[in-house]
Amino acid sequence: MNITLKDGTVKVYAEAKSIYDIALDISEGLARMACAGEVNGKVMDLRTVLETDCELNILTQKDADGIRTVRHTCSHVLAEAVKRVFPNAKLAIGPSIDEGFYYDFEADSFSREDLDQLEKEMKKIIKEGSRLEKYTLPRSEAIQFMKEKEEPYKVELIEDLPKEAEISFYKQGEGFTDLCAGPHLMNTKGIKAFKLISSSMAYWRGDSNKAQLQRIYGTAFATKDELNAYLEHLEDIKKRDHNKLGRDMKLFTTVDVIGQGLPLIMPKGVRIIQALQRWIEDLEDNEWGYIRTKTPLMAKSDLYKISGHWDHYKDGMFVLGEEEKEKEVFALRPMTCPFQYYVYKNEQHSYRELPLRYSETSTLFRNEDSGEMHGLTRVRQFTISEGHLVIRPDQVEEELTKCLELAVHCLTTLGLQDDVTYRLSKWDVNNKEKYLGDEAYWEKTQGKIREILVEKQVPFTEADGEAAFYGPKIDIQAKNVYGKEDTMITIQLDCAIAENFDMYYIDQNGDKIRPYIIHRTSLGCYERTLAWLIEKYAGKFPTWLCPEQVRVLPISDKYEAYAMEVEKTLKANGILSTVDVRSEKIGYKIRESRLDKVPYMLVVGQQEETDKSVSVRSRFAGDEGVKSIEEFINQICKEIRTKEIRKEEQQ
RNA sequence: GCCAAAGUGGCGCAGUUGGUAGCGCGUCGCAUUCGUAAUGCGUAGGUCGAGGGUUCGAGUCCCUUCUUUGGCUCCA
Repeated sequence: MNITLKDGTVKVYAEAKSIYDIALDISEGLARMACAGEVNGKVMDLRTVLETDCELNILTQKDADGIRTVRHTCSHVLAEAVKRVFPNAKLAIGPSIDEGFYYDFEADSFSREDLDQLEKEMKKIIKEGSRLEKYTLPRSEAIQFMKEKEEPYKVELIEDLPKEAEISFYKQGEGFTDLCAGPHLMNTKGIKAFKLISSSMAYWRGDSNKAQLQRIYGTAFATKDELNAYLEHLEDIKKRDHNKLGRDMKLFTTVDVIGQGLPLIMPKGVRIIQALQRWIEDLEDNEWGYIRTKTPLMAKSDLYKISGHWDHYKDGMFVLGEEEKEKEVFALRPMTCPFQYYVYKNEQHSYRELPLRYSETSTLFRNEDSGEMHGLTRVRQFTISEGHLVIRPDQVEEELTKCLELAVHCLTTLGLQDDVTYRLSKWDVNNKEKYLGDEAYWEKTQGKIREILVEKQVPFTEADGEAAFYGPKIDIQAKNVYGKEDTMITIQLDCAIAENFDMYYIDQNGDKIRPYIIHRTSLGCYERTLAWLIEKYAGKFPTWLCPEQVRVLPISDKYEAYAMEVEKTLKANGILSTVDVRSEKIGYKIRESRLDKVPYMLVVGQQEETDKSVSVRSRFAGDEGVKSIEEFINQICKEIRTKEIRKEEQQ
């Protein structure tokens, strides 16, 4: 057998030599780092690719697909350890994931002590150096095998595989065999550095009606150094976590008796949201042709019955009163659509008036399940830059494009443009009853959105079952520091609700025509955006967003009067400023200002008072030298006006 | 909603087998009047998330509940 490696080396093996030995031979030169083979771009088990003559690229643990293989094998080692320590545990599934792996078991919940014990057992298994060997069984024998082993979840998995399939297994030493498609390492010794991270509950097959399993998360790396670096990284990102940092910086807080998902935005947080809101409202109204509405925060249930929310979304609404008891039942609004529709319906509209772009800084209420709330990113009351565009069918493309452009403009201004991904969120053809409208409607609207994304050359993914119940969406997704993804901005195309409200305009011929509606936001909801900004900038916001833009620091009490004078001038120019009048040393005041992440410190003493100047120290450049008050004000006002994002000083 | 873990002065933590709460930073006061990341000394501040129970006695044990965290499931 001839194996050609990517570097051109040809290895010739006698037929008698086992696949396992060939693999070991090849990988020996790579310090036992080999974990999988890549043939024609396809990642395969080394043992599979070695069965024929081929040109082979050996993947090592330094390769993304290579380390995935290590993690996958590590999940099998975990499963073996669990079976050794807790023989009654039943195996479910154990794949590799982005930064590690998990394995689900039917078992009692695992404590940290259990995980530590399992880690020890895993180390033993790795040290034993079990070979992983692959073999296949016909379907019926595979089922029989797992029945004998009393692994009901495995039986179910096999039963769901195609009838004609050969079922592959990996045997790991003498004690453990698992249903698996691979690929895997040749030997457990290939695992050099791993760690069990946490455990939690997970539903079998992700279905909350099915059995509750215990999931163990872990990770593995090529070297101990890489693993330690990753674990340190996990500690580091906690420092950016908006839920921690935002509270520490007194941007928001929560109070037990007020309730879950109802954060209190503190004065400093309000300054940031206020800056965002003023910017967005002016931007939309003055530059993008929006008109502003202000509509009620609640309505009678009748409204939501027309919109379809009562049928499709009632569990998510805060309903005031019981239908059986009261004459009128109200509900807090979970969205603004129907309210703005009635603004439109207040008068008859000509085709010449469209598009009409309504926008509202809109507070919404959604009764999220108790386990869903998180910091500022998933709350029960939030405020969104929400808008609805009433447009003619021939305006769909242009207006959708503009909505997308506005969103990109907002993201770019905030410096978040490279931190988002775009998604075309479609309906789920297998769950049609969850949606309004028929297949033709969905195909048409989804197609229009796809065209625009392609036209604008925006890289995007498509996702089934992520649409709103009334129409498909462009969702602009962002990830938090832990990698969890949420929607930041959404642009939705709809005419299903418009139908329900009998929206129309009058065309050239005097006919009533159904308009399209675009539901959209320009920068999403303020709470969530604040959360992303906190994490993006680790609390060091661009100056225009800072709740405290300048802190004046007198060297001693003697210069307090001059410091107050400087502050007064700054405030007169609309700059958010304070004076630190405490009888502390200048070094101490500077340290505190830095910890509070104030962008500009103005140190004033004898010299500055004499020539009406300030000594500028910034977060961005350290000592910026002595400047006249006027010069500094010009500089910072320009920075605020242009919403400049200055590069932070390296520390 | 589900499975777990956690909750002690503003923040970070300690609190041994149940015996009546400590420490550091911060706050406040006094002294210091200082030139670019921490001046010194002193003071106050907690019914240990809430409610109930066991006990002579509960921060410690039990039950209920609220909130927070990590996941799962949801997410217009």
